[in-house]
Amino acid sequence: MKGKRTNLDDAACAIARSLGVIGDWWSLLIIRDALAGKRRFGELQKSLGMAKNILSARLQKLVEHGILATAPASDGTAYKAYVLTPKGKKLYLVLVALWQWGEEFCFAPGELTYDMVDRQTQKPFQPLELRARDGGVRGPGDLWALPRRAPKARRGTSSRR
Amino acid sequence: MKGKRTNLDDAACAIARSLGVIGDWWSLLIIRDALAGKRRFGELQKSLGMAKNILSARLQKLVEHGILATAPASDGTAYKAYVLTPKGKKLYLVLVALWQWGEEFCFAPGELTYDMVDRQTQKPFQPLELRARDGGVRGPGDLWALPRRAPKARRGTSSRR
DNA sequence: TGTCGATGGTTTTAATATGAAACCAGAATG
DNA sequence: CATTCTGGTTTCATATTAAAACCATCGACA
Repeated sequence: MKGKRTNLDDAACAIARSLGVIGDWWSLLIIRDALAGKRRFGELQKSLGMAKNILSARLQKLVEHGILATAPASDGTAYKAYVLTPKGKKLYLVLVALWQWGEEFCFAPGELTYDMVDRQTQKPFQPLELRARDGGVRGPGDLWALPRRAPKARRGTSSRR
Repeated sequence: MKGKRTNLDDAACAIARSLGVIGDWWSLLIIRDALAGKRRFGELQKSLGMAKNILSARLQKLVEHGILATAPASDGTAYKAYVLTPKGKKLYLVLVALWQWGEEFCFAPGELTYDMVDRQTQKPFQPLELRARDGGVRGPGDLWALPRRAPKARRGTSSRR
């Protein structure tokens, strides 16, 4: 269609699919705040400083995608809380990767006012590392997308010529 | 302003800043393709299937932000190529995190047609791990944002009451 | 128990961003 | 020198966004 954002939901690439779900301006920030313990609509809205209608739409989408779930508020009131599902929590590695990159490249010296630290030790984390199965560290040039064999292939169906 | 996307460029949070730069529908996909070796405008446009004006705008933004740079095409023609800078290449960890998450949560069984593998061994990578400085593995609940002390503090300037 | 403010949204409106297609200039090719 | 290919820009219709106004329900409290 014309002004409609292209739908990435059934791309073959896993990156594209992920972005189809959480690849907009706000979703990852909502997840960041949820991970930091913010659960209520108003809390999120104030912390993020975003328009309420947009927050509402995003929360709905994240719930639909099983990243957030609604639960009764923990303080006994009838209001509801938004909590991360296991699927949502697993996005923390994306957040860490973004944090480490942003920290390195998006701040002038001295401008950074927050560090991301381990809650227990209050010390920074190690930089993430990509490791091959043999344990060796790999870099940006080592990524490769390998097509899978046709999955339904049984005896006698394999490519022959 | 009214219909304008809120500017995240000077947020205090590193995640927000990162998203301000590469947090839109297309940027990370462009970077993925660039990492896969695609360098020419047409190549990118065909591979991504996106509108040319949007690609043009995104490339411009990525160049402005120092993630891509333009270079003369390698085949001797007068056309230009878009290549990742070191800053851009370092986004590979974000891509890997998104890939691993998407692979796990965004595909029906058997639907996945590509694996992300180590170029040399053609075998999958290990899942990324978040490690504290002591080497221990940490999870989503261990993230913490620690405010930095005021940086300019010298002798005698410290908080006293 | 009735009122009043807080909470959690939805609706409306104005502005901007997106996508598709048409258009165009310069480079390559013959 | 003509023709096609490449790399865009322009135009237009539509979608998405942000801000503000609005509104229903909940909670606190007199």
